[in-house]
Amino acid sequence: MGVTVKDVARLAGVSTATVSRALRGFESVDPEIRRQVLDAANRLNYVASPAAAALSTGRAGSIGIITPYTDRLSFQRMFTGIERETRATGTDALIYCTGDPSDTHPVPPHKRLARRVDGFLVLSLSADSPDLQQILQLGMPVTMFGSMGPWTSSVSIDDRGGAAAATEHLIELGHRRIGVIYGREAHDPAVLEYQRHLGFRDAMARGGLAVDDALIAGGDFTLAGGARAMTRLLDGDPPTAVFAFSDEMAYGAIQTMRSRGLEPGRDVAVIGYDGHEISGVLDLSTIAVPYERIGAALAAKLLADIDHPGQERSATELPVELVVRGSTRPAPSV
Amino acid sequence: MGVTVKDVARLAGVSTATVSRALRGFESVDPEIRRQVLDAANRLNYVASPAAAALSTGRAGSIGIITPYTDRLSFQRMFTGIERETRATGTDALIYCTGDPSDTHPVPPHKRLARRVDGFLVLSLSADSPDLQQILQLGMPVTMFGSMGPWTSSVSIDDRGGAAAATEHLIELGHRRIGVIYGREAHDPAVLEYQRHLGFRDAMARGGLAVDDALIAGGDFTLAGGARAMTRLLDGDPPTAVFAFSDEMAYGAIQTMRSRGLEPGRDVAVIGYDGHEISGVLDLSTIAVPYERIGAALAAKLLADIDHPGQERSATELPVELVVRGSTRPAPSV
DNA sequence: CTGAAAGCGCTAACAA
DNA sequence: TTGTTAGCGCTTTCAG
Repeated sequence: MGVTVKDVARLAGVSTATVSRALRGFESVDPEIRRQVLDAANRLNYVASPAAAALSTGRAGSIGIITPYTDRLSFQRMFTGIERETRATGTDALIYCTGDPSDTHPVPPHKRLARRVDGFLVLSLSADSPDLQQILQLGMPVTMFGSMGPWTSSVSIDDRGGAAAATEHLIELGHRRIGVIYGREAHDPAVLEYQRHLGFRDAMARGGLAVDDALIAGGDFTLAGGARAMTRLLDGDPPTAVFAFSDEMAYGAIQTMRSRGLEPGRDVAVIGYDGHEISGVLDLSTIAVPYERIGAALAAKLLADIDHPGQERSATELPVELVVRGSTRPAPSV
Repeated sequence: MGVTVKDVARLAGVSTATVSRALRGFESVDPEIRRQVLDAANRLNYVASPAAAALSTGRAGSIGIITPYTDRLSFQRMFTGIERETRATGTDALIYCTGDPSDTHPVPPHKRLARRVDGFLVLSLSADSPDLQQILQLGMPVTMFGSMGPWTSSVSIDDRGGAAAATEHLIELGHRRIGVIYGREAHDPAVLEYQRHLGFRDAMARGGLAVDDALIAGGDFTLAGGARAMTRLLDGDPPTAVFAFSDEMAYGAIQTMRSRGLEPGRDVAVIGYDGHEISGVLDLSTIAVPYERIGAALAAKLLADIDHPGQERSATELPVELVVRGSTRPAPSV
């Protein structure tokens, strides 16, 4: 079931080795012969078996993406960037979602992907995650987003600076009681989220403001979680401004506000983080993160590392940008 | 570079054939021997090479997803459902985006994926697409979303009914001048979009209303496109209600309205189609489509077709549901 | 129930 | 420049 090199070789009247060489564009093939081979391959509609090629060369021709979630807008945007790069090189991308640990078949990524890919893209995984450790031990090229360290190449953003910029923006507007909706507890300094906490504290300290733990709530990086967190904040002694560590959590916060007749910017200022397109519709201020570019940079770097092993590790930092919209307006003069 | 069956066989003191059988859970293996093999495999941290297995069995252990876009929320939600199914069976999913034809390497999907996957999931591809034809000719299992026909198994929704329900809802609210924001021109009856047009016309006819072509604008299924379409509608003799064929286009429409000081529901009624979570935040009425379930059903069906070839083709239809929110309120009594 | 041996389809040395 | 010949690591008859 399938036409093989042999068939092409026979039709073209050459050996299988020549077919292989011609089809992969080796210089050392007589142009006339190459034409014949290409012709025969086309006529037979031949496509080389990737499995056989992989077995023979030891290269899988694909990369693995390890991510804790596939249903966030930031992942979607990064994937779009990744896909753009991989398609151009004919590489394919296998997505491995580490998701909730309550999985049906919790086969760890390094087991499932080890021999199936030539390298890994690791997105937003905590540096002390056992999965990560296992992957690093594989000794394959790895490029990471959202975690730094000398072990691997990485692409990152100035997350601490971005969080500080968001916070400073609120402070400059006159806010003193500033709430925070974070994602998950992050005790690992290598995780972006941790950097956001630091950036927030940086700015608060610079503004001479105390951080009130009662104004800090977790939103699990989801819309629903953001809504719950905002409920908690409003049920207490509410802040006049809220900084959500992701746009999606900010959407949830806005939903909660609206359900109580409160208007973002008028009653409570809200700023998000991510800069998704939809935030413009909600008139949400945010820190714009170039996820598509991040994805493309990650993929490009990994593919280069795969093609040129023993390369220097490199770290790229992409800029973020404060986008001011209607959801952050001056605090009502008390 | 890598431990192989041979290593395991040696350590366990059996043949490679037995290792293979034991590891794949064949009944015909002595329990004691199986234990030894598993033990040896674990100790060596053995993972079978998928390439070798694929070459040997002729099965790739993966499926291909053909989709014209990866950056729509509906795709993201379907993928989440697909991933859930494939992960449970250890299958992996290769995404092939047919994207814009202006691609760098427009290697057609059937060439790129043919021998790499055991079957295809085809999402929202027009039935007369040449890509589709080629894929069908491969003779592999295919399951489609958004297109019907006796050729393949499919999962679909009552799209005509859903569009009619949305339109009827607007009519019942008293609207007479109803605008439409569609995605792309769809001349193929097998495409969902076409069904939405039909559903819209069904309802208009039942309501005794004429369809005004000046009130129909294309929005390319994107937020920005929706915004442009709404601009066009408002610049003419504006409708009192707008039915956008996707939530994302509705978001764009809302953005245009807000930028002109118009409020959805108060000034112009707006209804979308998809039922994404964020629509709740925007208080957007919509037709809820169970994309996660669709994705899971698609994958489950394809995997079953792969495991049991010569199966009957089947067609599943999942329900959609009208969700009424603040963006659709009675028309201002004229 | 287990082992020996023959491939699966391709690529890579090595000769010619 | 091209052909011959071994494998790559696994599965799978076919004997035993």
